Amino acid sequence: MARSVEFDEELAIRAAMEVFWEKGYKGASLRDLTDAMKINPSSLYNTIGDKHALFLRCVQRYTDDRTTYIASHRASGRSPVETLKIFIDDAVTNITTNAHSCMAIKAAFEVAADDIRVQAILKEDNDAMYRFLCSLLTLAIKNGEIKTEEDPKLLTDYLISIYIGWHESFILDRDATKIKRMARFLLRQLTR
Amino acid sequence: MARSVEFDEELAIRAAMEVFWEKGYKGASLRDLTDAMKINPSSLYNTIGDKHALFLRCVQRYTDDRTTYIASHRASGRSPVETLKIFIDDAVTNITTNAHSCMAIKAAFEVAADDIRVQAILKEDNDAMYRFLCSLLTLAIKNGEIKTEEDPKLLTDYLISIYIGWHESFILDRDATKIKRMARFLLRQLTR
DNA sequence: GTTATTATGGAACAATTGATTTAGAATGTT
DNA sequence: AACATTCTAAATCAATTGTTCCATAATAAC
Repeated sequence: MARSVEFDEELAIRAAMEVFWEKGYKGASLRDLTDAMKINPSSLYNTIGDKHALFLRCVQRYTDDRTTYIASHRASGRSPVETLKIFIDDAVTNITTNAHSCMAIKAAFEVAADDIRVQAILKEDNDAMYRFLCSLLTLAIKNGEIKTEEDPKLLTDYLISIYIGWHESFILDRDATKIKRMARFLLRQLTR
Repeated sequence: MARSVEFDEELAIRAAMEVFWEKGYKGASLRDLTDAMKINPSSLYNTIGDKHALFLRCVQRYTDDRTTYIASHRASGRSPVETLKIFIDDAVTNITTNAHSCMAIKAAFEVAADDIRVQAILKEDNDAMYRFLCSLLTLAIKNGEIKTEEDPKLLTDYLISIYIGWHESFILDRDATKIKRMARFLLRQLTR
């Protein structure tokens, strides 16, 4: 009965996500976004909505990718500590090789404090990460891979904090070796 | 020989700092800033410079305040662990009562990655904080207040990371009790 | 093929952005 | 008091912001 949408929404969101990721919410102009998405502003407003709605979709897409990543680790069949090891290795690689820092952290500090919708998406993402790491640690302690009397919940809080701290450290120092050293130490301390 | 400046530059910078602190670099418009500073744009450009120069001054002022704070702790005459205790208490209070999160962290994630001058200011601030905490921990270990075989340098890295992590946690969860609990646990673990 | 419906492209919108200009007011020096 | 200097205020700059409009192109149903 009518004309159908031409562009691939999935691809367009991904492209917009990259722009927001690099430039932040306020730093990304609608022209930046529509250029990267290769669509017209009218198409954007017709299908997705305004800039804020687009941002929500992009943040959601970013966290969805992390959910997928976590799920793939859950299903890997590896031991908890091995999973943790790979997980930390990946984190180090992300931090030290990605051009821009973690989008979730950037969005948290730029907009989440004044935007409950962004906050909600990031909180859910954070909670999922928390549950994942906590289950890993709990299992590892139970099967003896990790010997500690600490509460796995508190260890998880540490892990997440440390992950964020590494990001800031790399922004300020640009010292990949330092991040790697901290990661090695963290792992040694956990599995000692 | 000529007319003298009317406004108090120190006060004006402080006012601008509050605006940048709350809204971020891109989120703060020149009108926001000059309104808060109670000066004309022409006065701003005549004395301080453009928006970016003003931001640098504000970030510097923010970190100068922290330097002063550190110096007051150095001169307090208290024992390392007592100082650390007060320090952590202050951090918790700041995180859980301030309307907006730490300006240095916000600036790090918003602009430091693309702005070496901001990066340099924040790095120096971070290094000063590192030296302070590391000296506290080193002393505390030496005089037996803290019993651990960990390297104080690595403990310091942890402390700084955790501080940043608490900030993000509070943005996402708005749970002051959680921050307090983590702080209590951290202190217990250090002094155990 | 006609028609109804919707997507697209380009131009344009008012509002806001960071920044400047110009005229005049205020100062210290002589 | 006169002067040179420099600060301040108001208006305004061009550029960019997010957003919308309108004409046209494309589709699906009949």
